[in-house]
Amino acid sequence: MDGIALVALTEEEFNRRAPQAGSTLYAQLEIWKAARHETWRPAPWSEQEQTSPKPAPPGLPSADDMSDDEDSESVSASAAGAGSGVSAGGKAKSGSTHIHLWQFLKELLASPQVHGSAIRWLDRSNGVFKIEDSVRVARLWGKRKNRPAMNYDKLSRSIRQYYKKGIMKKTERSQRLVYQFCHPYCL
DNA sequence: TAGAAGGACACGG
DNA sequence: CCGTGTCCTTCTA
Repeated sequence: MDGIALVALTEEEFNRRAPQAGSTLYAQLEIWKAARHETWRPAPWSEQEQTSPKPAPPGLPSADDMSDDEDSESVSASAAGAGSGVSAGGKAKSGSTHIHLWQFLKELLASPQVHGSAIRWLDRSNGVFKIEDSVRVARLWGKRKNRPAMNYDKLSRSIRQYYKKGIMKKTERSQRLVYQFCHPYCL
């Protein structure tokens, strides 16, 4: 299967081909789709280029916190590629059902020019990252989940649950605000 | 003092 | 039922 066909697969089709990992793989594909037009060189399989102007460079010298509203992440790539319309209903649900915290963190990590001052990779190949601004990351997470009372204490508790689940692991010599993804999740 | 670790329970899709 | 969200205690840099 080539990239065009892969990108056209629905979550249900992923689950059919890989019942134990379909949702995870599909969620990862969504992250790549969302991060496709970044500082990365456009991959040879990316066809459509958005000529939309960039919103604005990260405004550093702002005294108070700015009202950052960058939600428009509807990856509705309605690809008319491989004829595999197994999805019956046709509900154009943008994105996955409910984003998981680890997916959200990777989403932020995929846009360093937007969130690099809040969260960034320390060792990308090993999945090590650092939260530079815990308040801001927690606020963004709360906004995404519609949880106004979210804070870093609660967010970090959820991250710690990932240790038992094998999604993240403790770094060798632990530093504050530094976490590490486990193997498939850091890709 | 902020964060790390993790138990306990609530909640909601 | 699972993935948190919430709250709390204890420990540590």
